[in-house]
Amino acid sequence: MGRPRTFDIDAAVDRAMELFWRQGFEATSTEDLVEGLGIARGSLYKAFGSKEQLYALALRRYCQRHAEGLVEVLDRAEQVRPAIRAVLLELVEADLADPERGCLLVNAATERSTHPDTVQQVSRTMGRIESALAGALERARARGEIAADKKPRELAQFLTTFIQGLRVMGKARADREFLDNAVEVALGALD
Amino acid sequence: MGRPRTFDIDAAVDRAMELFWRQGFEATSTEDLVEGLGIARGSLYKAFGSKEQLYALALRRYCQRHAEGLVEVLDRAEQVRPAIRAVLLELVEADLADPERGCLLVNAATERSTHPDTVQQVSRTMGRIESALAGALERARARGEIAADKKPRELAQFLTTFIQGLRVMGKARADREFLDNAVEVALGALD
DNA sequence: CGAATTTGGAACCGATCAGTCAATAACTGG
DNA sequence: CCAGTTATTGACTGATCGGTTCCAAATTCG
Repeated sequence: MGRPRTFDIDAAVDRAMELFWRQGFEATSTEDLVEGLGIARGSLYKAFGSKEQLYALALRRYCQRHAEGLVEVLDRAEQVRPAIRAVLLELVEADLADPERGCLLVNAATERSTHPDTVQQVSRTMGRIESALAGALERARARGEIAADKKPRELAQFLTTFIQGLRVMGKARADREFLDNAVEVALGALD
Repeated sequence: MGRPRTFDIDAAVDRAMELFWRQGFEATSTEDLVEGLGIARGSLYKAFGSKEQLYALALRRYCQRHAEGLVEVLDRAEQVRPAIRAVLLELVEADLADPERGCLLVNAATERSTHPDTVQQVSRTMGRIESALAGALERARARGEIAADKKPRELAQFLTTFIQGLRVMGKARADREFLDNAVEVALGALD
């Protein structure tokens, strides 16, 4: 009962994600959100409660989408090493194509390191990335794709860390050669 | 001639650096600066012009201090590999001791990726870090400390990237074990 | 001395901030 | 058709934003 919602709430969260991603939390005003989401100020607050809560929704969506994406790619791959290389090079491409945007997860970790909710969401997602990589590397080791004396979990922790570094260097406008070189050396650590 | 300045301008920049470091540019208000620097609003604007300009000064100081520090440590070291390990583990300690602060360079890169001046400063500093590492690794190779077929510049680009990742994971509240593992795997990439 | 210059402090500026609210519109069940 | 419920809208709020201006006091140099 009651008047039905006239805008797509999922699409609105997606647009909010895009805005926060590109501009950060502080630099995105509620006016930006009103304009970007295409809904009135009052509706925004009725639907999402506050800027903080909308940010939390947008961040959660980003984390789910990207962690899921990684798991999928790694699970689908018949060979793990090339799959990981492909993932890293894809990140390089994303950074080169749109260096201002970077990674919302990294942006959240740095801009909002004093906000427990954001930190927890970021931390949990890093854990998921680590697990996805560790799982894939475990399978790779079982199949002899990487050396038996390597510890998948440690390699995964290294890769998780390296990935965040890639995103930062992308924002610092490192060029393709720099990023590609870094990726190749990093992959060498798996041997 | 005229009344001499009664506050230490270098100390003021240091305090501004600390504030921007901990809170970021947007989240640090001019009121925070007035209070933190211990000088009046008018004096602040007379001495520094604007919040942006003060931020630029603070960032430049951070970059000089830390890039210099790295060059010094690497130059002083008789063995390069242990020196690099020491540098990385020191960063881990810093992250664990004060995870909210992180690295001003990383914070600047992510928060202010749309501001050309900041991006340029960050980019230049990344270049200095890369050069310092590449120089040290070149010497290490000449002395047989690392394999002759390794390319110092590529290793340096990898390490520069990895370092930024470490700082992000520190902000994401990764624990000592995680960070130490990542460092050890990264060092393995030098072999 | 007198001109020059910087100080702290407070008053003040227009702009923008995040968030609220009352009136209105659109829908459902009776 | 009507009562009840919910969504939409845009004007509105008080607070805060970065920055300016004015002042009397303090200090230096010529």
